[in-house]
Parts: sequence; C-alpha cells; structure tokens
Amino acid sequence: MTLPAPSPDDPPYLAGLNAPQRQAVLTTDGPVLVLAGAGTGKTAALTARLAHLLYTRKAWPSELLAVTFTNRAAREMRERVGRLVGDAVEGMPWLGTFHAICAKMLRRHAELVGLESNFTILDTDDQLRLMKQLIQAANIDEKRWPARQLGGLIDRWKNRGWTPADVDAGEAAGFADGAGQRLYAAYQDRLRALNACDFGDLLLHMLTILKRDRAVLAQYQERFRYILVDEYQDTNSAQYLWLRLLAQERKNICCVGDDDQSIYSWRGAEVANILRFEQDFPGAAIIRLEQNYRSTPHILAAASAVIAHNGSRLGKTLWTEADAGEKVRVLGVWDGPEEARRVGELIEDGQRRGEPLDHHAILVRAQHQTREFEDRFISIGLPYRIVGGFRFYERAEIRDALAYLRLVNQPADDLAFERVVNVPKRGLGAKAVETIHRAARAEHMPLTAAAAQLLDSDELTAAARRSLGSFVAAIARWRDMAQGLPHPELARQILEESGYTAMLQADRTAESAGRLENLTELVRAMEEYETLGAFLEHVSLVMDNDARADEAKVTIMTIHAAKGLEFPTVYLAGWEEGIFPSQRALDEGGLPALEEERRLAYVALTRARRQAVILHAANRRIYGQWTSAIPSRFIDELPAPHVETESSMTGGESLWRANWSERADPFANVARGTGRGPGWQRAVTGGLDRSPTRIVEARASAVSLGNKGRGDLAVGMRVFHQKFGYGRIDAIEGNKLEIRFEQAGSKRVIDSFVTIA
DNA sequence: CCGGTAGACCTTTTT
DNA sequence: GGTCTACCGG
Repeated sequence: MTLPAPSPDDPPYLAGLNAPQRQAVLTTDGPVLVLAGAGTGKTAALTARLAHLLYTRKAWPSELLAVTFTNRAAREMRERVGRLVGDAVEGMPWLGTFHAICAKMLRRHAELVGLESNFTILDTDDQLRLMKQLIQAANIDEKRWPARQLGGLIDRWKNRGWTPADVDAGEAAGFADGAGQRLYAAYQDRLRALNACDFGDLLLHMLTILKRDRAVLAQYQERFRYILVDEYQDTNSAQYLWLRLLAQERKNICCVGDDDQSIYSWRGAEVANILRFEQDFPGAAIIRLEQNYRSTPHILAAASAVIAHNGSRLGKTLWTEADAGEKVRVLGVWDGPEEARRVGELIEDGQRRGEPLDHHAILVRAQHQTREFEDRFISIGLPYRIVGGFRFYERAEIRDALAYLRLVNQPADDLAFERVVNVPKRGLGAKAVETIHRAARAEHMPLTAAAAQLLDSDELTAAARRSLGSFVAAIARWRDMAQGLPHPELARQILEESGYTAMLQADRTAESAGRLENLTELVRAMEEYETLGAFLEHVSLVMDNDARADEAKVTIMTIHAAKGLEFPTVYLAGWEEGIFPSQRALDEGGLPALEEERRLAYVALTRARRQAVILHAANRRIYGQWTSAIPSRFIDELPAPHVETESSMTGGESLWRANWSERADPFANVARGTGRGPGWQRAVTGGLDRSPTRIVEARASAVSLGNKGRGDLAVGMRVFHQKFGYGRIDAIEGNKLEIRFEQAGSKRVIDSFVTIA
C-alpha cells in the first residue's frame, strides 16, 4: 500500500499529520482498523477523518455515525471536528456514546419492545432496589444471594446481548440454584411495566429491534454511510453485534483502538473484538500509529517494558523524537500519609518553578485512595479536584429532585414514587408504602394511581390519608403545571411546594448548603434543554461532574478515569501488591486479570508527558488495620536504565519528625491499643502544639509566598467550610486559616474555601 | 413513625 | 476507619 505524499494542495485538516495518520484519514471506504498506541495522535486523525468525509461530500453530517465510550471523548470529538468544519458539526446528531445514541434510537422505536417513548432510564440504585424486591418476592434468602450479585449477572448477560430466553442453563445455575434466568425475566417484565429500562437495555433493546425488524435495520444501514468507532478494544459483545448489523451493508466502518489499553473487561469488554477484526471484516486495511507525540523516551521505555510482560498482543513499537528528559522516579515511602505528603511537596516544588497546578495529576487504582490526598491537600491548602467518584446525578438531593420530575414526566415511575413519597417526611413510612404497594399489585396499576384510590378507603390511618392526599394532589397539580410552565420554573416550584427546599434549609449540617447549591445548579442546567424529557435523558446519560475547570488545580483520579488524558507530571500512587495489582481482581480473574492490571499500569505511565513518579508505601491502613505492603511486581518490571529509585525510609529520623502529628505514626494505634491515646486526642480536638506547629509555619510561609490572604477575615470570626461545617477562626497566616470547627475539630484550611457565616 | 445504636461488610474500575 | 442495615425504645 502506498502512502499518500504531502502536497501543497492538501486541505487544511491534513496539516501536521504524519503518513500513517493521513492514511487513516484518506482510506475512507471499506473496513479500516487503526491501531493507535498511546499518545500517537489518534484523536487528531479521527477528527480529520470526519472532516475529510464531510469536506469531500462523501457524507452529510447526519449520515455519519461516530461512537465513543465516554461523554468526555464525545464532547472532545465534537469540539475538534467543529474546529475543522465549523457549524457542520451541529448537524451531527449521531456523534455520541453508545448509550446516548442507542437511547436516541430507542425513543423512536420504543413500541417495538413494549415501551413508550418517554421511558425512564434507571440508574444502578434503582435497579438494585428493584432486584431486591424481586428476590424477596421469590422467597430467596437475600443474605445468600444479594441483589448486587444478581445485578452483576444480569448486566453481564446484557453485555453479551442475551435476552432472558438466551440465557443457557449453565449460566443460570450460578444464582440461587438456577433461579437467575427466572429473575432476569421477571426483572425485564417489571421494567416494562414501569416503562423503564436500564443502561444495558439501551443496547440490548436496539439489538433486538435491529435483529427482528428488517425495515428498521435497512433504514439505519441506509442512513449511516460511514461508521467510526473510538476505543474499539472496549466494546462488549452487544456493542459489537450492534455495530456489525449496522455496518454489514456498506462495510464502511473504521475502528480505532489499542489492545494494550483494554481495561474494561470487568464491564464486559471483549479484547477479542479488536484481535478478530480482520476475520470479521475481510479485506480490512490495518493502519498502525506508532509515533508518540506525548512522552519522553524514558517514559515510553518504562511503559513498553511493563506491557511487554503480557502475552497475546497485536504488538506495536512506540517511538518518539522527543528529548530523553528525566527518568521515571520510583519513590518508596513509609506509609499512606507520607505518600500524600511527599506528593504535596513535589507539587509545591513544581509550583515554585512556575508550573501551573493543572500540570500535575495523581492517578490511583481505586477511588478510596483519593481520600488520603484530599485530607493532605486540604490541610496544606493546595487546590485540587477529584474526578469521578460520585457523579453529580448520584447525589441524594439530585436523585430526589429528579424523582419528583420523573414522577411528573412519567406517571408509571413507581421507583420515583417510592423514593420521594416520604421525602421530606410526610408521615408516610414503610407501613403506608406497603399498603399502597399491595393495592397497586392487586389492581395492576402504578403506585400513584393506587395511592389515589386508597384515599377513598379506610385502609390507611386518617393522618396518613390526609398526608397522602395532599401528596397525590400535588403531583396532579404539577402535571398540570408542566403543560404551561417552562420546566426550570416547574422544577423550582416543585422543590418549593414539596417542602424539599425547606427541609434542606432546616438542616443545619455541614452538607446542606452544598446540597441547596447543587439543586440550584440542577435547575440552571435545565434551561439548556427543550423539554423535561430531553433534560432527564441528559442527566441520566451525559451529565458528569467534570466540573468547571475554572481555576488551575491538581487533579486526583483513578487510572480508568485518566484514560485518554495527559499531564506533564503524573504521580502514580499505591504501587503495592494487593492494591495495584488489585488483590481482588487477581482472586477473581487469575492471569487474564493480572494482564489487565498490567495494561492499567501501561495506561497510567503513558499519561505522563515529561515525568512519571511512582510511589509505594511500606505500610497501609486497610479497614482501619495497619498492614505492611510490598512493592508492586510492576515496579520490578520497569527497566533499570530508565528508572531512578529512592526511598525516604533511609532518610531516618529527620523525615520521620517532619510528620507534624502523631496521627501519622502507623504504630500509634497499635501501641496504644484503642487508638484513642493522647496523641490522637490532641490531633483531633486540640490545637497544633509546640514543635509541630513550628514546622507547619515554616512550610506554610515557604508555600504561601505571594499569597496575601483575602483581608475580610479576622480572628474570632465565624465561618463556614464545605467539608468541615461551621467554626471560629483561631489564627490567620497569609491565606491560611486555623479554624476550630464545631464538628470536625481544629483544622487548617485555605481562606478561599470558607465563607463568612 | 422516627431517631438512635449495634453489627456487618467493605474498596475495583463506569455508561 | 467508614457506611449501610437491622433492630429497639420513645
């Protein structure tokens, strides 16, 4: 195959692309597999390809199907295509995540699978509650067969594209002595009755429709002239089957991926999909992107050496023209708190050299590891943001507000009814809800309707009846209002009239202010959507708390969340056996799981542009128990010439002393038995005493050079802090405050984190 | 019906 | 160490 040579007549979108990238752009027809190593300009090639298809009029924007996995990837692609082709990108309705695109299709054909087009998309929490009910109804011991497990099982089946009828006996035997399949069927029936579906259904239902209805399939095969799939190595079977159906007529499908970055097998991803591409699509063009534009040779060498320990790879050789740069640093520390402290110091060093905070990222294996860093950064006043963890719509107050809106949008939404019937408290507890349930089941009607009927009976106590009456009346009123009122206004009214806002205002805990703020944010976000339905879909599928990246902050996140991102400096924390690789993954998945962990290590290392710092601690606290830990095997796999190893443990006493509180002493708890010794007391309730304070002050003054503080605060003032609640200022030191909190004890915080109470 | 306390279980990773 | 659940007494 000959490579297209650059020429002066090249359209602008080809500028700056290397030969294989150009090939990926210009090989438009027929199946194409682009094997794109980390940092090889995959997205640039991908967006240029879309621009090329539009520019050469091979397809209209509405005839391109471009699928990604994450909302972030979809957003980025939309932005970058927009930069190349301008407004044409506005007309690309089929650019999005698998789930968002399937939801859009399913709304059009919902009746083909027994749903209405305003179906609700349930989140994990709703699913779990539903399954719990089904398990109880089937008289199965919930302790032995937890809903979580059933949820995982059903999810796995759906990822494989199996409807209840497709589950074979061997699979079904795995849960509650073969009841799995029956429960799956019952679950699907319940969902249909609720006019709802879960994440997996979005794909599964569309797959069912495309398989069953030739006219619908033909319509989409006709429409999508070109199909583009990002992160192909992460597709599961259902997604693969869906793609194959859509592509089998025109065969213009371009899949981009990297088998070395396949890290989602636990979610049903099949690396086999990418390994098998040539068989699936005979005559496919295979293009390799191997020139890395991101990292230094040291980092690439380290990452390559680690991933070389895996078998069954397609194989790529990454190379770069970049300067050698600094070696990968491996830092051994004493324990978790020291790990956080060292990273904090390294970041502050960088800050002094003039590096912005958002040039630094901390990558961890599991979400809970972020906490140690969060604690440390709060106390030294280092601005940070944690990506992932609780998504915006997973917060209780958001889910409550959404439940109210769902109830208005979709009367059959029983889960929403259950969620808010007694929030805020209306004296409608378990007893009343059970009564309503019984009536609903008997009459085969949704809970709201059943509740309305009960009002005319004596099934409920007088007090409950009155309370339920006004609740039901309120829902009816809101439904009427929904016709005339703009939906943000409707939401405001509902929150007001339901007493939800009042409930939060009455709540004096530290979180309530933030909760009210989140609700305001929710209502504000609604303004951008045409209909309530459109908004609800957005929230359940797209809304994330990637937050406003206004101020430069250190980013803390999981490796999974970091895929596709890059940072000049990356800190890889907790490289210890058991943590990374994760013991649990190893126990459950054996060698394949270990290889996936190794791919995670590869992803983690290749996020770094200039420098990667790997940390491992000798002691960790797990479930409150101090445990000693040994360095990760991945550290042994790093190539010595590209690595610089140091250990702070040999630093001895001096470093040890720098810990300003005894809380950092791993043996403090053990030695004192209860863990509530004097040192602990002092650290929590008392101020910072003598010598430790000096160290903090010395460090603080070094760090806060140029930080003047805001000037409107004074010692003795009462202030409010998002995390710690209310407290009184004990001392001010530049922009740092020492505050005695009513709940949380004495803490040092940065002044921009508090408001005057 | 509500709010408190004791016990279990827990930490992968996400649309 | 923290969070969620089950049970008990106002």
